[in-house]
Amino acid sequence: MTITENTFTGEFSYTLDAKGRLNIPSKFRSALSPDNDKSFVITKGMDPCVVAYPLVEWQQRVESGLRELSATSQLNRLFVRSLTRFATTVKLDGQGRIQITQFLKEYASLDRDVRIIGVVNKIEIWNPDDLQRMQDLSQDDFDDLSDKVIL
Amino acid sequence: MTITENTFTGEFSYTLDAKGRLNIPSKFRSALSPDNDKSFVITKGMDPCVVAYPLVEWQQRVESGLRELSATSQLNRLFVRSLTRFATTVKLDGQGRIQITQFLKEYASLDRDVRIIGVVNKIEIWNPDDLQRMQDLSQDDFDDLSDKVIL
DNA sequence: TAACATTGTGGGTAATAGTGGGTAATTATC
DNA sequence: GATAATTACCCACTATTACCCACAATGTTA
Repeated sequence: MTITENTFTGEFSYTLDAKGRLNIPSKFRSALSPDNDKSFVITKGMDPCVVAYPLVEWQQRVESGLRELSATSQLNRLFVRSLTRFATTVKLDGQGRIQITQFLKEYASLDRDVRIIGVVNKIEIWNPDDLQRMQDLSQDDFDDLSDKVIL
Repeated sequence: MTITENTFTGEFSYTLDAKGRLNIPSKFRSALSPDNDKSFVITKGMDPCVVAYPLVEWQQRVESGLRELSATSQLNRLFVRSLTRFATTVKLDGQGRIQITQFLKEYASLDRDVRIIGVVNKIEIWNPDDLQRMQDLSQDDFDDLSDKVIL
């Protein structure tokens, strides 16, 4: 058990097997607090990757907000639909793996080799090539954001 | 078994058979809390789709809301009538399927192949082509709603 | 260093899910 | 009240999934 629960850091290489199963790094599994019932909600990320939220994180930050939106507004309906359509609750199997849905595999062009990275409160699952391409954030942008975030 | 009851997410492809029966995804069935007596209320959606509410969700949130609306204005009465006229309580059969009424099939132009999506507290049943045709949110609208809802 | 535990990966098998169809029961129609 | 149409219930088949066991590689402990 780690001190900081539901906080994920680090980058790991794993393989998506023939049955569509993906191992979650042991470090992430032990960081997942028990109230999550060993479950994540996986969905499409803003970037071309799969994002996995601890179940409770999703419920508290996303789902509860969506519940309050009135369905009489078409804009709201589109918004809710766009978030929930691609979200699936998945539970770790006995070996600590989750099942990636066909749609998300295609969306993030996940093949056999995948890169899993911890992004504080959530996990991202990438095709290694796409991740590489994405990492070329300019130094200026980086400095700019660093100023805002870190003291 | 998930710990989140009466919450539906994800998108699934199913077929409406010759008898008008439609399978409800196993994930949705197990998310349906027992007090619903394996029943949904299906009715016309605001969009060109069929909407299915868990029975108690319909009774507690929709029906009671409509009751308050119905008396005030003619517009409200029309609105209430349009929702309730076509509302039918349907119960899952032994294989977990529901029966779609002729009217709703025509309203949502449901043929053989249908797309079922979970929209938090209810389920939508779409003709795949219509669902595809639904326009996406603009990035601005999306960001706007994200700020309001999430966190 | 030997014994043991953990982790990532693969595969077999039993259970479940999705689909289709037959037949009895119910409802509607004349 | 008899017949036709519809619905509900049951059984069956196939593909997928969930669950279990296995094993090599690495890390840990005595």
